[in-house]
Amino acid sequence: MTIRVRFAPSPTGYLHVGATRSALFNYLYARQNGGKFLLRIEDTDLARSTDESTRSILEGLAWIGLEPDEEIVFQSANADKHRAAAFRLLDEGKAYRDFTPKAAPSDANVKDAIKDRARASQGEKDLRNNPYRGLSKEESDARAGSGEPFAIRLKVPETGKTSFEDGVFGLQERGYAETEDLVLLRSDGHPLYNLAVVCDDIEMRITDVIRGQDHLTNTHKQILIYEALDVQPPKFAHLPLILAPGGKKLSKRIHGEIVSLTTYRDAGFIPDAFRNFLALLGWSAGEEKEIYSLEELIEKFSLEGVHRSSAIFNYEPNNPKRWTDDKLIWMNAEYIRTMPLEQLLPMVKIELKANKLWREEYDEEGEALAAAIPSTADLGPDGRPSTVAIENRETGTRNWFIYTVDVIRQRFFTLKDFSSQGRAYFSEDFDFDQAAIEKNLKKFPDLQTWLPELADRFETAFAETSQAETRAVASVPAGNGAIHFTEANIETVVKAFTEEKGTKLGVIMNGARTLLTGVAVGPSMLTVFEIIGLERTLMRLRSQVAWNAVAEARTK
RNA sequence: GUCCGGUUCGUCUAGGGGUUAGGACACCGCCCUUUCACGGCGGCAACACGGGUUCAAAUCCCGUACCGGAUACCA
Repeated sequence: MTIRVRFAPSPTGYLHVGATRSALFNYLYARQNGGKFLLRIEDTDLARSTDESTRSILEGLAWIGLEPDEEIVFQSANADKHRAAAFRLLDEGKAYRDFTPKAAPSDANVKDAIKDRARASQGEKDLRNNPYRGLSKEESDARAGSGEPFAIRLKVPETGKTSFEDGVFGLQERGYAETEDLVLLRSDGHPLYNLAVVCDDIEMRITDVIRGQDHLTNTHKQILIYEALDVQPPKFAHLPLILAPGGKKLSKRIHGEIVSLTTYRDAGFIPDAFRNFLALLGWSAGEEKEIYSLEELIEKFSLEGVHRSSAIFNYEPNNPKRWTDDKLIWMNAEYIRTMPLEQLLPMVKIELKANKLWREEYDEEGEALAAAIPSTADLGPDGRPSTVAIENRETGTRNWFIYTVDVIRQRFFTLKDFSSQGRAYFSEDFDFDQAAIEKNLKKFPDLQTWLPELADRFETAFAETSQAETRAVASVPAGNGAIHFTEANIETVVKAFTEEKGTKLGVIMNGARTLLTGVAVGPSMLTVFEIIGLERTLMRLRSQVAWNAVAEARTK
């Protein structure tokens, strides 16, 4: 039998990270077993369901790469079938009409109200004491015929128990005495969750139900419905919950945006990285490995490897550096610096475009950024990817762009960094980081005259070739007489200059770094000079903007 | 209240009768270095508690504590 699993969110908000993990595990399970991964939108609560939420869920799933294999099922479209099932059980005597007037909704917190009521009714706990449970068929029909509203409840047997083998939690048993005669159909004719789920799972021919642990008790109720309906229940597996740092279930209501998948997309996370992180929250392959591709996850996933204890998703709302889980941030950085460039570049393009930093030249010559980039996959001596070797990288071209991204990605954490920290590579309009100014400029006042002097030196040294000529011959290796603005040549000039001034190389380099990039961190300065290019280097070394900031700070 | 489940470094986790209890993130130190990262090396840091079984318990059993979930004419 083909494995068929489903992800069944209710569209009452954005896609929750916990729900996303359920979707992921379902997906992995399906893929591993050559089965189908289906999506059902549980929109039976019309009051709370919104189309916008449905869109958001679909978007989120698409972003993280979990698209359903068949058409999406909307539960509300099946309401008639659910109703029919309820009436069938009524006819068969497996359910009964409950004429008890619907209780007015309490104004208190629903959960608290439920708890209070449960506590209060502790003494005479008999879930089979509904006065209408034993009503004769004639009387029941008569009252219904006269228009009296009723709900339909399942007639749970007096004695016995439900039991099932959970794929994660093992054997689960629950005496009927613990399960009430659950309502299948509301007095307004609306089918209820448990009935709807069972009917739809049957109709969708679901073989394995993998969902959150919060459904563990529902499973017993649903098994009762399966039995009443004379259908063999599917296999069940429940996943541990994802908790917030306080130890409470991670919820939309109290934890806010941190639980929404879109938050991570918008914050510059790589879908593969997020998926990788999520997979390791509550599941382990039992080996010392952290980075898993989708293929590896599909191959290694198993329900046995899923934990029974909940995991905490760490975050600190007021700490910008740790606003979300440390490991997630690390993993994203790891993906950014090691993933194939042809996959990363299109994402960087989107990020730059959104910030008006993108130039069409980067895409020129009809070569898509996603085209294979030779040598990128080569691994360096330490087994990590080496930087890409691209010749002909004149400023502003596609090759320049690829090379630049490859160089700067080495110390970025999210895609956002390309437009913030990396802004100076793509635009003249960038800010100077105060700490960088303090550390690299303010302490060395001489730099205010030295750096423009260095610009003059560059201009002289590299004057032999005009900008146009430099472009034309940029591919010619240095050392053949032509002096190009390349790392080796720049190094010679800067070293001579440094010696002449009797200072340390670092002072010059870091001063230049601040002026050229606005920040105190980045790739080797020789690389930075070359990437920024001669023209922009001269301009920025001579600019007084940052120095004005230094002066301003002094007068304060 | 009742039912169900859980508890290994701060966090994610490996281990499941004999281990110096392993890895990863975070943190700290050293090396590399023009900065910051990366990388390398090292450090800090855990079996909730109490009984039992056993030559031997983090591991098996029982209890306690604590935490979580569920308990609805919500999903």
